[in-house]
Amino acid sequence: MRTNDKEALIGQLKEKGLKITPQRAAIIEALVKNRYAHPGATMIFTEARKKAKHVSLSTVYATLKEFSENGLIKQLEFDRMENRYDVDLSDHINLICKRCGTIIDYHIPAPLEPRDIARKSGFIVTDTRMELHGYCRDCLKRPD
Amino acid sequence: MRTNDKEALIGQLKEKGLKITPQRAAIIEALVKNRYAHPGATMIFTEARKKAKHVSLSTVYATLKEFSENGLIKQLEFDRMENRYDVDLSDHINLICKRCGTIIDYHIPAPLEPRDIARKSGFIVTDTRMELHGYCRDCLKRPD
DNA sequence: AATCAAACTGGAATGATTCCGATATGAGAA
DNA sequence: TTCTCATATCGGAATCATTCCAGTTTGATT
Repeated sequence: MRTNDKEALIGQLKEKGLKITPQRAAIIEALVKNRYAHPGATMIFTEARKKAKHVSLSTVYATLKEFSENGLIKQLEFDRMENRYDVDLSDHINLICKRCGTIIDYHIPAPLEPRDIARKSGFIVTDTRMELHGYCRDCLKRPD
Repeated sequence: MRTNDKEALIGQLKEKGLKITPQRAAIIEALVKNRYAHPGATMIFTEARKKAKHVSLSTVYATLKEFSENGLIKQLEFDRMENRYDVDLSDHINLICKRCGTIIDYHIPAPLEPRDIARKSGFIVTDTRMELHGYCRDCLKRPD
């Protein structure tokens, strides 16, 4: 599966028997519009409010959780930072800048084979989290 | 660098000009002894208490942070779960069981080349986080 | 139009982690 | 050995993203 757009996400909601509400539509728009920013709950909340006045932060959290659990989006979990969300479900690595928090998609030339892992370790992979932390081009340029 | 043992870690403390205290010695012992469990702060706290009676949870947190920042150990960050700590700094993937929380080391046949990434994206890698989430052999066997 | 499971809400609760100000101590210098 | 002081330790309070809760609203099917 590739990057989800608005229609694809709404279609998936229907398939899963989930309701389409104004709040969810606004959250989906915020997710898709800001896909390259890999937005967190706060940003999604702010963006969604612009479209639908009546969205609460509780709903944003509940919805993002629901979407993640149903495989519509991917949750990138962090300890100190806010969690971030990705509508691109294809195999790729996230390059995460330790200075500015930017997340860049890096598509892998040779992905790992879940079959090899299962054969060697008996572990069944359902989810991948590949991150490289460091410094992005812009932060390397900046003096300070 | 490979897996750190007790002496190696104490040596690194000296090199970095950090003090060797009974608390730190106990925390190091707990880290090394339970390396395959990839222990969290609570487990390290409990284990360290057995050796040194006077260790506080605050100190355990401060110490683990200090060690991580100085590259003595690696912090595996999670959102809902306690963070876990790894003394094995070699390139490897962590297989994380969603059911029992077990973390298994899986050494990679063909690691990613930081140079390729720098050339393609201008991003300098300082840290890798490679995780595959799913179900371990034991949990797959269990009925429930 | 009626129905009801699902979704929404604000506020309170959670829980791992960090911060704080005070006290104690390792380790180099005298 | 003793002195000195930057560093480490301590318990308790504060933080903050996220989840929980109990009451209300609403989408979508009949």
